[in-house]
Amino acid sequence: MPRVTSADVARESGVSRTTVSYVLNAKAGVVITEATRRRVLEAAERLGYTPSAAARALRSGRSDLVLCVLPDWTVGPVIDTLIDHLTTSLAEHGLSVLVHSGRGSRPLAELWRAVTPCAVLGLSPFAEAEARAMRQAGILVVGTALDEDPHPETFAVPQGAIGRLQAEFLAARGHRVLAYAAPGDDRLAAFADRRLAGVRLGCDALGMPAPLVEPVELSVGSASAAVARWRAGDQPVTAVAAYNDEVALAVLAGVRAHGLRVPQDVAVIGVDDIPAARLAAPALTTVWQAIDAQAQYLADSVVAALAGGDLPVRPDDVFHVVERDST
Amino acid sequence: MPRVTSADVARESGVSRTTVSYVLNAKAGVVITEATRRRVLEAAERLGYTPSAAARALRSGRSDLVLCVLPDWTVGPVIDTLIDHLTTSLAEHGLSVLVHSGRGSRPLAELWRAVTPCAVLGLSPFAEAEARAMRQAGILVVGTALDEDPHPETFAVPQGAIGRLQAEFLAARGHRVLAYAAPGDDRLAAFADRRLAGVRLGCDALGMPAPLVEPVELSVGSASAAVARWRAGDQPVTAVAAYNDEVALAVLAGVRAHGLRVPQDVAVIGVDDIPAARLAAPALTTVWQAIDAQAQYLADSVVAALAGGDLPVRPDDVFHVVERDST
DNA sequence: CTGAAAGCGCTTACAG
DNA sequence: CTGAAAGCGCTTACAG
Repeated sequence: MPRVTSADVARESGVSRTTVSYVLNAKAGVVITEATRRRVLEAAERLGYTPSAAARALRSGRSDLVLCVLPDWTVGPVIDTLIDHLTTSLAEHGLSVLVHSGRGSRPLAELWRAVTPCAVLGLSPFAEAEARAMRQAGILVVGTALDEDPHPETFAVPQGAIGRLQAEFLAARGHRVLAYAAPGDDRLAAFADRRLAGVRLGCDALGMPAPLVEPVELSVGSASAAVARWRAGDQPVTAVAAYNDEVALAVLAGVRAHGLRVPQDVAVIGVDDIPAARLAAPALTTVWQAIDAQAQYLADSVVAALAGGDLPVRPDDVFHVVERDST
Repeated sequence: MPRVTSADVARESGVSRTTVSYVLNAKAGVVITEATRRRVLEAAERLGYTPSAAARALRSGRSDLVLCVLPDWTVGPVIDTLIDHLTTSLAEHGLSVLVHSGRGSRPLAELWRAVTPCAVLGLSPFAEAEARAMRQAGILVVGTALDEDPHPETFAVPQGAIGRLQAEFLAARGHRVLAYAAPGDDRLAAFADRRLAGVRLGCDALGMPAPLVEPVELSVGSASAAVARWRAGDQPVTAVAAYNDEVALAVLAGVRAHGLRVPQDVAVIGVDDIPAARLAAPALTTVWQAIDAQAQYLADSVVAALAGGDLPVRPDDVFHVVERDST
């Protein structure tokens, strides 16, 4: 079954390929007789014509692919959901999302040079040189900043705000001595550090001592050791802000291992609201993110930047504490 | 910064584009002077030449993209890991994995017609007509069968074997009355039904009554209701095989809500070994899958089929019970 | 309003 | 061993 080309559509509808292209791309400024238009559209439909992305990309030097580069650690359900939303939103604009998890594969430059996407979204920050090279090649680069960023072409999730929200919530429950459970995986440091900075800021603003930080692996042993250190001083920690829900689940297990009660002895709050959070014993209090709003904003930003239009308004109020039994 | 083309490399190294192509693609049967070869390679390196995927695809009618179509439900960490491995393995063969989550976006045909991938991997089954159309267009279609399948171009994860393993493991612990906790989400039915069939088969082979099946949503309420029904009869259920770890976590919460003890009153086994499994109270026994071996097999299959070579040997022993405290 | 022609960058018969 | 030329399917000045 050879491919159906615009030449086939032209022949079928008795016009030139030029006209086919004009009709199918709804080319602005060109007036086409309604009868011709319809004939072309019908022929295309009948033949099942789909323009070749390769030819289009070759011609324009740009494809309608949006390359979404994932960080090299496992991303988890929040990012999965984000990408789902993104795919749907961008599909409405004829853009296809190509997700690439970088893990140990070819250098990024090879990928974007080969694929010539119209835009590249980084879900973890790009090296400055890399970003520059892509911009020079005419690719829209949307990096992810970890916090507010002046650069408009940046998708910023204010990680600091998450930590601050955790600290404020715990303080409002009467806690004065907080701990921060950092992830054991160093690759998460960039995110974890920002969230921690938010917790610190919150404590500071409320006149509380700085949080005691311990890395917590996703194992009972690691969490238990961290809990021991938190409880050792003469000002024992009474509440833990965890990097995310999985770390929080580990802390819960660590607290349990010491025979302490949650939330009476130690309160715990996570981030993400994964399904396991509400099923934990006790059910985990956590920070929920409005992923759909963030995905929509990101999609709108890409479309706007590509079209040279106005950037959308950044959504606020995207975080929200879901209070359950661990606080 | 205009794109570096093979013409630039040809000029730089003082040969024709033909020669550049021969050298860079290590074209078999063509003998090139070592000196020429080196000159071309160095020029390409110096100029930072990357062949245009678009031009190549247009020329050959096929790109080096492997389209991986995800099902329309959130995939979870196991599939994430699978794709990670797959991306890495296929990158070694110059293939880039493009992941597409279908959710509500454009029809699949539009995507593969536009992108002209060399292969399409379906992580949930394709409609037969869709698969046929892709094959006719010369695309390698690797569907996912839910169980053993005679068709060689199929990635079969024997879901039934998972269920059977769960049943056998519980029986070996002395349980005679089993329940199956099915997922609440209907979109998972295709998988869940196969796993359930495996549990049934296991029970049957061991002379045990058929498992009592209840759907369990990821909420304490839903799980609690299921547990109530399981414990109601005069032959109360003493062990639950869950569709996956999240469902198992819900069952744990449901059992807890009834004041019953795990594993003394009710034992629970999941599937996947997500991080939350080992952090649960009690730590969850689960079926672990050798994702890396399966990914490698899938990657090898694709490469072999593309090259027309021999298909690799299907790995066995890819499942494995991780025993913890819930059984 | 519509068509003939060029050219995007590549590979590959086909000649030397 | 190497080069000139064609053609993949598209879009877009440029002519009518």
